[in-house]
Amino acid sequence: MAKIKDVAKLAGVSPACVSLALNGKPYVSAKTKKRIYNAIEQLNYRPNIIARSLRNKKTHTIGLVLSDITNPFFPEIARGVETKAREYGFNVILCNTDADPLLEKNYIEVLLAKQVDGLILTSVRIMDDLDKYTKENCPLVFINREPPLSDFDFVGIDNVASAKMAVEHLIKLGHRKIALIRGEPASSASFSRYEGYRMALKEAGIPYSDNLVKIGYLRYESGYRAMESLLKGSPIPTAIFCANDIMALGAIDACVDRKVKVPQDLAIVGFDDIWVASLKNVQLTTVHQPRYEMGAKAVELMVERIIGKRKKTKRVILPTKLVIRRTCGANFKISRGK
Amino acid sequence: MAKIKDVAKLAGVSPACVSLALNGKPYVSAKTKKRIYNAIEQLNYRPNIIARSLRNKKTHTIGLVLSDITNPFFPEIARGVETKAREYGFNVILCNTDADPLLEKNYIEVLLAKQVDGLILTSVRIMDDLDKYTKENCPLVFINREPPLSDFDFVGIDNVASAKMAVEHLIKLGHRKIALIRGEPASSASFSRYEGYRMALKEAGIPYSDNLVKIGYLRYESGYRAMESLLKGSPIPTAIFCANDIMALGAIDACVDRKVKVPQDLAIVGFDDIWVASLKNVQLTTVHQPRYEMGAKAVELMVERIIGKRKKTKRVILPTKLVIRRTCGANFKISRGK
DNA sequence: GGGTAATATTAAAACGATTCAATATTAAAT
DNA sequence: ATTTAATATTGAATCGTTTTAATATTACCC
Repeated sequence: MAKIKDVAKLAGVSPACVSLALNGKPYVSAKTKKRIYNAIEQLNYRPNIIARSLRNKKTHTIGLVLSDITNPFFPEIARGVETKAREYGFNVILCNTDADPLLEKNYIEVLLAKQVDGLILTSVRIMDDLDKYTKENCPLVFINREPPLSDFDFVGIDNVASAKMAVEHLIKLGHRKIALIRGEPASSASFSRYEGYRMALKEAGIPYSDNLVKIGYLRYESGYRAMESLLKGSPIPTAIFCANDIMALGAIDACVDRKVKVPQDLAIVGFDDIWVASLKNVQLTTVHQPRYEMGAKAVELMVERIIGKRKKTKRVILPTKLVIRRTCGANFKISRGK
Repeated sequence: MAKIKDVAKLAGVSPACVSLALNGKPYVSAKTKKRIYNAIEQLNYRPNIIARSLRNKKTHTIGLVLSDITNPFFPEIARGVETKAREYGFNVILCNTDADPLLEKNYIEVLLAKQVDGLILTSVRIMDDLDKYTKENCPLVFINREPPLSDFDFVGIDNVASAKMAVEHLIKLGHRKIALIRGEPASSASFSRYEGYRMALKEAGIPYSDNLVKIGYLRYESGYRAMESLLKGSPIPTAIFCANDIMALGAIDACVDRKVKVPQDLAIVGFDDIWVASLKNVQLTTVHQPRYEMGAKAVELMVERIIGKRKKTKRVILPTKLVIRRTCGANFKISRGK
């Protein structure tokens, strides 16, 4: 592979001059430029960005840490990150952690060693030990799950209000036995949605019951099993709020298998609004979460830090909205129980 | 940030010695090692991988180029790539191209400039101009779409046979008016599936009709529109083979909107077996394609090249299988037409 | 204890760019 | 034509590692 020295030799100038030309610095005469570009063309020269990065202490690369890209929650975030990153001239290293805190930590270390210019962590698990990254000169931005320290930038939604809105919708439809299939307590987002659920019940004067709350792992199987368990338990709910769409889909399938009709026998609300939710045969009512924008915004926060435009930490809360579909349509009437 | 020189100074040895210790080279005494590790600990030293890469001419980074990670076809491939890459100690740079050949080319150039050790291209569009990458010392591996030159490694499936299998299934069920919603002609995979379709018809003595073939762009909307058009056309098919699941889902939704019952009025077969296909309310019959394995295998081919274990190009064809579900169940009887 | 062999350590040269200060060239002004 | 100013060009240092060849130290043997 040709290097800058070869180009310089062929063009009859110094490597320094080639570098200046290449980087659009002033004071390179037009004719020299032409000779240089010719040489570059001839030699098929391509600057070695690793060398440039070493010298400039900038890699124009960022890391994106998420638990699993095959989880439909993440691709849109990744897309938002990647697209916005490209706009700013960054590449994105994708890291799947399976929500394993150890892997998360390993990846962060590797990425820092690779001198990434910034790091975006979505739904990250690590809770302690993050303070040491405060002093790195590599900005971290958290998406979705709140960072343990307030020293980090954050992009997310108002989980409490969003969950409350979903449950209030069910209440407005007349439901009083409303179950919750929630995410793990360790997750701040999951906990907030739980709070929203309780708050909505409380304000409506509906007593809270632990029997109506199941914990899942935000996966299809979790939703399916939680639903089975709810259908076997007592009281049997007339409506269910699921902490994400995937679990809601699992819950729906459990209903199908047990001949429980949705929404006639059971109303279901999900969370996320993944694309599947809008299929005609699914029509899941759910809370829309602007995932693409979350990814894009995270990059913007990160870039503000990288170029040193902002010192103070920033928390961005993006709006959500309830998307009402068949699984708990507005004209639903409670058909059983009381 | 501490560098190797600082560690060396603190440990009272030379940087060279620290490097040797760090890389597990022989001839570093136990006590020196201990001093070095202590120093590393104290200074919170983390080797600068950019510097290392420059020196070693190895970045342990690979590029993954795909059209759009939000297209459900890709996340599993990406997952396979990322997981296998991690096993081999590589990181993955994710690049979305929106199937734009210009963007593809740009990304490839950037990745090469970033000195990636290998490049995985899925469903890539560029057809010419690729020969110049033959002489790069960066191996390219193609997934899904056949590379224009046979000089590149390739992982894929037998699209002709797989499509044929799908259509034969429909024929076995008694269908004779079988439509095809295919992908763009430019794509080798799409063309092969088209060939498989024709081949199955021919062998069954069913005449081919252009009226029953629609071209789509592998997206939901394409499937929806193609279905609308088929339902308005003549003859009206009793079965449809879609070149991918997403379009099949679009087709199904078009049917729902027009009160066409699937599978009673119309049988549908998709291609890919994305997870949605197995939802109880979808139950799409489809050709399963081992996407995770495709990604993983691509990394293996790439690594064989990187370590110079193999010089000859290799083409890996992974097995597919027909997954029979509701949208054209085995006990379906043709209920109309002839 | 002297010589050899094995084991440890290090200085210095890469790797391929960028940048700063110094120098060379051209243009403008008198 | 000379001086000054503006514009072009370059040598050398630097970024933080690794590696090679040279050197230093220790261990071993008779």
